[in-house]
Amino acid sequence: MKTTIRISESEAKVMEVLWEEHPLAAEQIVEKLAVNESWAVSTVKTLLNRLLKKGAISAEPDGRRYHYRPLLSRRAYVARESSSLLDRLFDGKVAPLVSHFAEHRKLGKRDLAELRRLLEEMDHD
Amino acid sequence: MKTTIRISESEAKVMEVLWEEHPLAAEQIVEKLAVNESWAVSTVKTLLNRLLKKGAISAEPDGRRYHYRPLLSRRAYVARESSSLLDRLFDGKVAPLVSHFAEHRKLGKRDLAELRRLLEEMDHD
DNA sequence: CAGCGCCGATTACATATGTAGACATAGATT
DNA sequence: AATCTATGTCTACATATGTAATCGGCGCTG
Repeated sequence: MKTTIRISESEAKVMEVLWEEHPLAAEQIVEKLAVNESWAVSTVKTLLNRLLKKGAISAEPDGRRYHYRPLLSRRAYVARESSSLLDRLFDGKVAPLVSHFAEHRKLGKRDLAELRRLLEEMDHD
Repeated sequence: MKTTIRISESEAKVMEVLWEEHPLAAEQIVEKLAVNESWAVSTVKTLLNRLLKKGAISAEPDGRRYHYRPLLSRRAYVARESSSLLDRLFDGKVAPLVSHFAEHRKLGKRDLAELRRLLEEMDHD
């Protein structure tokens, strides 16, 4: 069945740090997170433990501390989240989603160019 | 400031029903939801009350019951959720998101055609 | 009029989440 | 060795969420 690991928003922020670089000791993680969040050290520790319990990361002992590294890949996570959104809000269809962005937060020229390139690329099938 | 109403997953399912048709009495909502969920009547009532408290829907009395209708539009909700995902996972850029779906074979011929149409349409600026 | 049933309102309760302090213990310091 | 200190562990606690039972009152029914 679906052992879909559930990552909360705060936990995801910790994951982002680990995805960017790993392995990392708790201290490094706290430091990196400090740039955006104002979390107490213990808060980060708690999140790390919860992620451990969920099997989203691993911790290898290194003396008195641990080296954490992601077990759940960003790719997998992004895929899950994206598909979920697509299914829940756009009936699983990509075009409506893009259309939506087109109407709202205007697609930039860069986006348009990139999309064209993507489409062309895909023509080679 | 941002009084960003937070809608939980279960609550969102109730909202979907109301977005599809409204106003509706609790009974109708329960019935419609029954197609997909196996929720007790009281569960739906609870969700309705929470949505009310959050200001996501309104309830107008009609005799002994209420007629519920959405206050938060689907458009707004979808916009919020989509932007959130885009920002959190794709650095706010649409192309990478589409690219992602492309890689995961989420793009059907229909999507491709539709995307082409969209791009062309946008060329007229 | 006494009861029954239909509704919304109230209460319940486990788990999840955000956030963090207190505690214990192995090294470092004097 | 007695402390100080850094680190992980345990405990805490409010709010959110999933899910639902129960209570209380109004109108129907016999």
